[in-house]
Amino acid sequence: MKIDDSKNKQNLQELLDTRDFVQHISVDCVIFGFHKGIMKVLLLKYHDLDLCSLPGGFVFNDEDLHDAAVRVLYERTHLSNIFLEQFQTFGDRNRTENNAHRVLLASKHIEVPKDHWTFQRFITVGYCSLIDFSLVDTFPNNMIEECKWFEVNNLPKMAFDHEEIIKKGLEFIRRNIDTQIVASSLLPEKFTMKELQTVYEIVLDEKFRRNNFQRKILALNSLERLEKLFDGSANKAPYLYKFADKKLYELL
Amino acid sequence: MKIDDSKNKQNLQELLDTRDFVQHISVDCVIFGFHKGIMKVLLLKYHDLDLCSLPGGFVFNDEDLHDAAVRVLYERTHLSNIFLEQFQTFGDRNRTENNAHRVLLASKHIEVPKDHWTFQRFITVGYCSLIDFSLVDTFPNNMIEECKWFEVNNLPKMAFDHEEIIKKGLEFIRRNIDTQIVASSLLPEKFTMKELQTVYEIVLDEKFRRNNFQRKILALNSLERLEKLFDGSANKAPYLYKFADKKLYELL
DNA sequence: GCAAAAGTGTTGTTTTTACACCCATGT
DNA sequence: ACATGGGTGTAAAAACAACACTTTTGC
Repeated sequence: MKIDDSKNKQNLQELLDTRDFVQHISVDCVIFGFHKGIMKVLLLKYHDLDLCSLPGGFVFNDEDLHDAAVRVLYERTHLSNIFLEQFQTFGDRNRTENNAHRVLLASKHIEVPKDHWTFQRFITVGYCSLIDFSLVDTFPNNMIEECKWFEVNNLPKMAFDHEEIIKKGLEFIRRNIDTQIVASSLLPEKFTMKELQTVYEIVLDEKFRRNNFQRKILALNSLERLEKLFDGSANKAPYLYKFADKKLYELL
Repeated sequence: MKIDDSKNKQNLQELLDTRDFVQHISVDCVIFGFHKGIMKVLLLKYHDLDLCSLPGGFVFNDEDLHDAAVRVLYERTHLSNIFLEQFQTFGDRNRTENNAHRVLLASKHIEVPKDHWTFQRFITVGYCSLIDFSLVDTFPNNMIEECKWFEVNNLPKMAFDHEEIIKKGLEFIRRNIDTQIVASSLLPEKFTMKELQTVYEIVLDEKFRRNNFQRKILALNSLERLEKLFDGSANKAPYLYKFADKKLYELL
């Protein structure tokens, strides 16, 4: 989880000259968030180019793969302390055929040899996470791309095989929703049962009954009931909860 | 699933000279089988070296990652038509520190420059499978290594981080036992319920009740009941079954 | 008191588990 | 006939789903 700002390459030209990456390997982060009941995913949109991609990057020679995912996410989005989980590796030989980099560089009139390493074949390792949408509103300014939320059900045109990667990432999140939500930065420290239920409903795209949901969740035995939340509304105040053993999850 | 024998590099020296691999990437196959109620895993034991490794190898530049796993498994073990499933990618920067190749080459007096590509850092993609132990008894002859079954609970000294990879592979198999067994070449075309139960019991290391197991499995609705099996024993003949939609699973 | 939203209880159904019984087969 | 192992049935228990009722809160 170490973030080293000195390694944060903001400048594309500088990045392209860097040779101390593990060749042919990349990482891509699929970050899901919510807004008004809609599930969204964080993408980079290239300026002047009708093409989006996942926030991804390369692995330094002396860096663990997982650390690279954490760093890359930080560099592109300024998100830190995100629980990232590896879900799948994508290695079809043609997966980078729709090469956004080449198009992008041409449009920026940046001269790069045709056999430059960034145009080589890449095998990418997919990481994903769920985060609290509202905590993130400022993204790094960048001459090349902007970072924005897009609806999962209405994706823009994607570079490479990134649409497939998002699909697989969503499937992974749905399969692992219990662990994922506990370990994610999705909910505040203290939250109500209704908030938790809403998250489940949006992620799984499925409605639950209030009381049965509560029973099921409490049966997992990972929630601790706290004080009531008085928000001034004219109704019974709901209890607040927190994840009892969140520390355990965060270790992995 | 295409096996190209012309690419089958038997000779280590020849292999080392080959440069048309994707650099820094490898695949490793964790193949599980059974014998007398014990779960085993297929390993390569280097001659004259007290060190084992998973059957693994590299990816050709023009080859899909998954195809590489299939090919590599064939080259090292002569197993074909194996249902391989990707489960995890291992990329810690120190994972190849216990470098068997270097030790091996030195012991064989093969001269290789210290900065040879095989000594570089590798990120490996793990694939695993369950197979019918008894179908495999002849493995390729090789001057460098031999292919043998080892008990999962009593592993020999392993090269690199291969012990960790086996552990994660076993966890994956246990989580995905239903799909895995249906798609694997573990059982013959036709099998009895008891045979299937034995497989589950060994993989999950857990006993089940005969009748309840049958109910649970039949509820999955993926078995087709066939004729009875008369094996000459003095008891009621059990039905044979086959996987009804095995074709579907084999597609993925 | 009333509406709104949360907590809790209750009942019926489905699924899981444990036990029992019956059936087919070769000797 | 009988021992052996397989198929099937059933009752108890647990888990789940649907519905109803009660409680708390601010106006």
